[in-house]
Order: sequence, then structure tokens, then C-alpha cells
Amino acid sequence: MNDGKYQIMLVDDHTLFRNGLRMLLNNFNNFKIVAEASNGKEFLELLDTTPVDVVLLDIAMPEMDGIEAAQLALKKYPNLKIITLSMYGEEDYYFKMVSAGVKGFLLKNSDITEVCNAIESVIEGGSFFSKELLFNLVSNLKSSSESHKLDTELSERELEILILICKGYSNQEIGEQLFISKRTVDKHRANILAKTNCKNTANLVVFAIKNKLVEF
Amino acid sequence: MNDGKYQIMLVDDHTLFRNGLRMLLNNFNNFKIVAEASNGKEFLELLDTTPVDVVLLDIAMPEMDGIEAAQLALKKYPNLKIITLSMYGEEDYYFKMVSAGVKGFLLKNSDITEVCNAIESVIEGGSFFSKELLFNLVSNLKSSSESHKLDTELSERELEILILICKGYSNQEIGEQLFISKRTVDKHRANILAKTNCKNTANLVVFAIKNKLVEF
DNA sequence: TCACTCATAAGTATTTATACTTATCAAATA
DNA sequence: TATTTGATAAGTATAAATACTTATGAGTGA
Repeated sequence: MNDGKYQIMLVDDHTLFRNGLRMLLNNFNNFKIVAEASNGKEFLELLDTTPVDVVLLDIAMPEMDGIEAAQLALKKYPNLKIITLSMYGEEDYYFKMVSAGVKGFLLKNSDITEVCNAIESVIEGGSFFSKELLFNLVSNLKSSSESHKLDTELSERELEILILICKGYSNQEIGEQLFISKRTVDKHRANILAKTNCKNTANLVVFAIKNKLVEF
Repeated sequence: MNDGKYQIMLVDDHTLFRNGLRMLLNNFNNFKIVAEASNGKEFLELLDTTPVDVVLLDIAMPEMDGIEAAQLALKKYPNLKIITLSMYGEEDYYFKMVSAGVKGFLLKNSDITEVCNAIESVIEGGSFFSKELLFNLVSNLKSSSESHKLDTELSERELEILILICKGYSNQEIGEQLFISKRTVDKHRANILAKTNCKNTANLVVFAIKNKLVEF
């Protein structure tokens, strides 16, 4: 690699942000920003002419956003090391990015040390998640963990029926599926409502989802 | 600290696992396992007599599990650095652990290098998440990211009513809350069912949760 | 202005759900 | 053995939801 420095490409639609980050990164001897793009299209074109070690890629951009750009880039260059830059609250996109093969995730309010660590980490073949992001991710598990295991003691039959209720079957249909009378399903349903302290179907479905009795 | 090595406490109910990990860690010059416990209670008692730098704490244990133990320990010693050890599939507990103040998370199938990195990282005041865990966490966002923005075009009023339906209110009650007739709510509900391709309340609740229109 | 959507209201008929009840039988359990 | 629990079934009555229908006024946009 060119004069022993790692080649970095910076993709972000805000010129000011690019300039700032370039200044900060160029202070480190082992990195050099050799290319910049302001949107996904430009980035993909540039990629064909300018080989780089690591790409720092913004997620929210005009023309073509970082997600699509990353997917296309990694399709063409599967070994490309991409680190995404995102704002707080864009956690929803991480799954797509991981699927596409992105190696690192930085929040834009990370400090420069974290950026360097991330670059080094992905160059060494690892991955990097910014600390704030990690805690966001874990915090997102809140609802599932808090509600888990509050399980009420439903019998197997009741559980079976509850699941069918959640799938949208009427008591009549449930009776047919289980080869029992609709009236029996009525009774089971009433028992389930009582046991779960639910008032109606809507409550039941929420209960079942909270307690992970059904997928959604 | 005693002969320049970091003092580690190891808490796990499996003797074999403790022995193995002790051997592995003692190969590194900078660590020393100075205390071991086989459950949460033992761990808490030991903590009062044996000061350590870092605790490696199993989550699934008899008597008192790692979650409760970590909460109690950190209440008494807020600066204690705890790294939890868990099996794949126990992600649900991470939120509680983060809330309690646990600094690191390792999967039990991590390699020893990762364990060392985690210990060093938390000693330096940082945090550590094992790589496999990270990808599990991000993958768990799957359902939310995939289902997001499949939004159907519901009017504001319809959305308002859908949310009340999910909370378990009957059409009568919804009418009373919104100062409109029950029949109007009937009509809105029918329109919502049509727009969302739902058949009944159960389907509606699942739809709303999938599309993040309601908390659960 | 005309067309369109939205929120509102209402009628009729049918289907479901819910709240009460009682009852039988089998299996598990004390 | 006696008791309890779970699954089954059913009757009666009310409440709610659903599928159809029509209609009016407010607001939006071409």
C-alpha cells in the first residue's frame, strides 16, 4: 500500500463533516484519506478507479443511501471493509448492514480514537461496534427481557388454543382444527382470559407476544 | 495489586469449567485467579473478604443466578468490574445486566484471547461485548427492521382507533373516548380491516405490533 | 367547480364472543 | 381412596363484531 499508510475512502454528503474527519484522521500517521464521495452513486463509481483498504460510509445520504450503496459495493467487492457512520436512532438499519457484510458501525458522535480503533480492527479482519451503539442495541432488548418469564400457568391445551387465537382463527375454526366443539373452545378461551387477566382478544394477543408464546 | 497481576474472581457452578478457565488464564502473566465461587451466594460472601479487579460471572447458576448476584454485588460495590459469561441464546438477560452496570459480556464459546481482551478492556474502564454476541444482538433487530415501513396508508383517525383497539377497548368504549358514535367506530374498524388485509382483531393487533404502531 | 377523501352517522342481519351455569370422564396426586 | 385438575360438552342470554347498505358536510387538489 501507498507509502505504508492505510487508504481510506470517506463517503458523506456533508462537506463540512468530511473535511473535519479528514483533518482528524490525517493527524494519525497510519491512515490517509485518498478518496471522498458525497453520495452512494459517486462512491460506487470512485470504487472502480480507486482501491482502498477501508470505507467510512454515511447511512443517510441523498441520491443513493448508504444501505443500498453498501449492498452494491459488497456484491462487487466482497472483501471490501466498510464501516458505517450513523446518527443515534438509526439502529433499525443495522440488520441489513450486517447481512450485507458491513464490518463496523460507528455513531457520528464517537470520538476520533474510536474511529481509529474501528479502522484498525476491521483491517485486522475483525469487526467494530461503537460503544454507544452497543448499549442502544442491548437496551432494545428491554421489552423482551422484561416481559419474559412472567408466564402464567396455562395448560397445554389452553396454550394451543391461545396460539390459534393469535393467528386469527375464530372459535368455530379452532374447534374444527382441534376436533372439539366450538363451545369447548369458548370455555377454554374464557379460562385463558381469566388466567391471563385479559379482557378480550386484543389483550390476549399482546399477552402472547409479550410472553413470547407466538412469533410476530 | 498483589505481585503486579490483576486479581480475577471466577464464578461458575461447573467445577470443570472453572478449572479449565483458570488454567488458561494463568498462562497469561498479567492475570491471576485469586478466588472462585460456584454460585451467587458464595460469590457475594467471598466478595466481602477478597477484593478483586474483575469478576467473571456465569449467568445460569443454582441457588442465586448471575443476574441477581450481579445486581446485589454492584449495589454494594458500584465500581466492581463484572464480565458475564453466558451460553448462546441467553441474550434476553443482557438488558438487566446492562442496567445493573455489568461491563462486559462473553459467550462461553469465546476463545481465550477474547476473554483476555475483555478483561483488559474493562480494567481500562471500557466495556466488552463478544463478537458472536454482537451479531446475535444485531440479528435480533431483524424482525423490527424488516417489518418497519411496510406501513399501509391509514388515516390519522384510523391509526388512532387502531391503537385503542390494540389496547383492548371495545368499539363502544372507543366511541366514548373519541366522542363519536359506536357505529362510526364500527365503520372505521371495517375500513382498517380492509386496508390492512386483516380478518379480525387478533390479526389487527399483530399487524400493529409488526408495524410498530403500538408498544407491547 | 368537480371529484375525491375523510369523519361522521345510522339501519339491518348475521356471526362471534362473553358471562353465567351444570356435568361427565380420565388422569394425576395427595 | 378421595380430591383435584384438565378436557370435554352444552344451555341461555347478552354484548360485541362484522357485512352489507346509504348519506352528509368539511377539506383538498386538479
